[in-house]
Amino acid sequence: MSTEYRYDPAEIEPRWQQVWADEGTWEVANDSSDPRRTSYVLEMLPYPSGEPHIGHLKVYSVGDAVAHFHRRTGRRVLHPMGYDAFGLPAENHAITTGVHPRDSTNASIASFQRQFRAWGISIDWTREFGTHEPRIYRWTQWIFLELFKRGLAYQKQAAVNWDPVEETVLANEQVKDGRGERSGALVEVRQLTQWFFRITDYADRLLEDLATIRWPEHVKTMQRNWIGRSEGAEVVFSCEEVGIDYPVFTTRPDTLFGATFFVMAPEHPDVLRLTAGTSQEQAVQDYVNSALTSDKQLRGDVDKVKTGVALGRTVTNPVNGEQLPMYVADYVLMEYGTGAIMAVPGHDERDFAFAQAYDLPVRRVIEGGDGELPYAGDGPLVNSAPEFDGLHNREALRAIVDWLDRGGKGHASVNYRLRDWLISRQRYWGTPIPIIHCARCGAVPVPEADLPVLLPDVEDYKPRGRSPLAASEDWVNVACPSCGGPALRETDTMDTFVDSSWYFLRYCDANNDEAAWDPAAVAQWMPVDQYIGGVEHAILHLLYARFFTKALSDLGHLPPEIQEPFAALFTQGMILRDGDKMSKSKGNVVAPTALVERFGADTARCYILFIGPPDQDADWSDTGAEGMHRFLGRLWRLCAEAADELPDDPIPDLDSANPDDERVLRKAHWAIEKVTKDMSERFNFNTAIAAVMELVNETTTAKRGDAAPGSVRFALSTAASLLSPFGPHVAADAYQLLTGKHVWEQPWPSADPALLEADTFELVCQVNGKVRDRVPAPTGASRETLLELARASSKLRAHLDGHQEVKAIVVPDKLVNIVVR
RNA sequence: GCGGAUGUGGUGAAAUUGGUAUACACGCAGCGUUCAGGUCGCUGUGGGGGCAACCCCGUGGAGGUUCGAGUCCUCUCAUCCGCACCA
Repeated sequence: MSTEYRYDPAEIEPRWQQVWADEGTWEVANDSSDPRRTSYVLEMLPYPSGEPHIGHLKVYSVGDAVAHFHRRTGRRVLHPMGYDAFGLPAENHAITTGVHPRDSTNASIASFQRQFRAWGISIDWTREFGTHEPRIYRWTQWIFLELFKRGLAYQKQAAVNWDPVEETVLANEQVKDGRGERSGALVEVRQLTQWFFRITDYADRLLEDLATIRWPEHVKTMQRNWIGRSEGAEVVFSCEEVGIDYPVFTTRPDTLFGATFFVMAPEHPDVLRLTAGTSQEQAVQDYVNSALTSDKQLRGDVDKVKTGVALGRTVTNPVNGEQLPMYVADYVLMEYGTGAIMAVPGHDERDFAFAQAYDLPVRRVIEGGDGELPYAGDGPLVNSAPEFDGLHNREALRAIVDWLDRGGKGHASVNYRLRDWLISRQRYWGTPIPIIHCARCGAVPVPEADLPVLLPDVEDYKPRGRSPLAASEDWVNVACPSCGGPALRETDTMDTFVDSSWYFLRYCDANNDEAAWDPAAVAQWMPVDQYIGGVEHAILHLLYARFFTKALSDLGHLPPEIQEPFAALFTQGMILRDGDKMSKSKGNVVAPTALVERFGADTARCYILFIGPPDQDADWSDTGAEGMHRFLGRLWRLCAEAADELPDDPIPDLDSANPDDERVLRKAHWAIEKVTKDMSERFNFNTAIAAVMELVNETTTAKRGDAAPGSVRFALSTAASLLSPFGPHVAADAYQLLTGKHVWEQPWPSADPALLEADTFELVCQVNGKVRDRVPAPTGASRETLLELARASSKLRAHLDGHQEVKAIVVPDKLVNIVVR
């Protein structure tokens, strides 16, 4: 092969990037008169820290392939980009270096921008923003105030998770195994007044609407588990000695007659009150103190021996009037249900373990379990009340709840694991909460005209148990907007997940100075047709964004039919190196800049998509990337050569085609069909790229034989066209060389059904399910014909002779299986 | 403990509806091009047996359903990921 055709991505890629920048190819207007269907393709916005890593290259390679495919299949595509620019790493960096977080963040954003352009990602840059820009966080503040006015944002004192390293509170969702998600430090419980969003109001809708969205099942399951809906009953147990009613939540009201004691959480506010002045006071006090100061993770250990202390009081079981002794025990959690439980040791393992440890009675009220207790399964009721004994427990459950309801002793109830979203952060680099605290008027919203509340510049970013903003006295001290009296600004900033809960709405109308968005613009694009990102956001971001969408829709800021932000979700797997996560400490990082420099962006993008199904983790291999580089080089070279050396003849039609033409043309149409299916029905870019490789392999100078120039040019330009969503530069270049046209302006190729169906196929001939021969057979032949063909095979006869034929299975256009004895 | 995912050549993987197991690559081997290396091109490449035609075995393991199972069912092992004293 001539060496004058050298594939040079360093020359090709910048040249096409310039074309796209000059003509604003990927910009899209909010033009509702455009008749084309719209498609909103979005990857999760990056957190700009340092340089983009290989995970970014993967997510944008996937998203860009989808965006390109949607465009070329006739859709008007919104594919924007922005930056989740507030957050702790920039602030921690500021603490050690003194560089303002704004400066380090902007420097990182500039690096991301450069990379995204160098990767050739098809972004509408006119809609770009960072969440740290006042023109954007102004609207984050506006949304906060809208939620505040409707009671969906509120302040309360609560036991919150305090991260002693980050020196800020964290949302429940940011605590994993009792440790701060980011710092890894054991979180402490603190009683603090904090701002919350009332996400629990939306628990049911967040649960129900999962049925309306095309998300991976495991992500839906994770959200369901997180919301943790339990159906049961609330039942009131009364402590007559002190005259206080204690409601408890139970999922098993059918076991009420089996309750033999009653347990409260150490945090329960009444525990100390109930024992004050009694002989148990000291013991209870000691127990509560040790429970509250013990390691949260140790306390949560399922295998931990059950401990507790008697309160010396009793409550009345409302179903039978029995007096149940009260205990305090740390296996009961204040944050779930009412912080108190009825204990049924006969039918609950934990209650059983406690009863064993403290020698409490165990009563069976449900038959089953081979006579062993505890028994958590179903069965008929016993030892309960005459009207319930003998009933199956599932029916008894309903009957008992009805009976409690009629008697005013309880009612059906639903409990959630989900807690309200704590959004206060005692840190600097975030959106200031637009509230002014006035001694006379309370928490007063900053008037809309005064937005944004700008983040003041401070000298010292270090958190000292309060927000760094508190030190900025000129900023903090203001007049109350309501009464004009002296007042103080709220100094906490918002969790950065607030910013990412609405950014996708802003892209629809990114340059609107009058409003966060025009609902008409949002109606045109939302919901996001395809959202793409890491599974690590399965709960946090994806739950919060769903909550925001529903709340904003309820408030009238979104069209009522928009209830979900992301109609379809794709979660991509990680890129590993030698089976390990890439990390600086392991020294196994593959930097996208180095890849692009060495191979070009197309090779890096195509290889990342070729390495395996994109939802799975994949191991990076340098030699694999080299292989992709070879393939792109071969494709480009064949195209350049054909463009120069082969006349631009028309494609031969099937009648005039020689066998080589037919083979090449069929392969091209097969590849069209294969890539189209892989792109539209699933995200199997790896097999799509493999199909393009097969097509190119069939069209090499050595393989194409006597195929006419028209066939070769068609096959090669088709290969370039099919590859363009993955390797847009090399595809654009090769396609232009062959056709003189811009590939992105061409409609996606469609396969000719006549060329997909061959008139002969390879008939698989089996005896007893084992393949013994393959013979050519005419497509559409009758069962009889196929059977005859198979029987005629000499290889088959060797296995048939001397045996008795029992049965023959014929699968038309596929195989024959003869069963012999 | 509960829930979910995965398991196929030396490696990444393919097999879309129960119908040819290993497509496409990487690696390796051989050949050609080249002074050489690299590049590029071609050929071969699951394991075992056989000169060969061919035969046997083979999708983590064990059973089962079926003419036919990587695919369906039962049990089981391993790895990974969620959640977890949630009443």
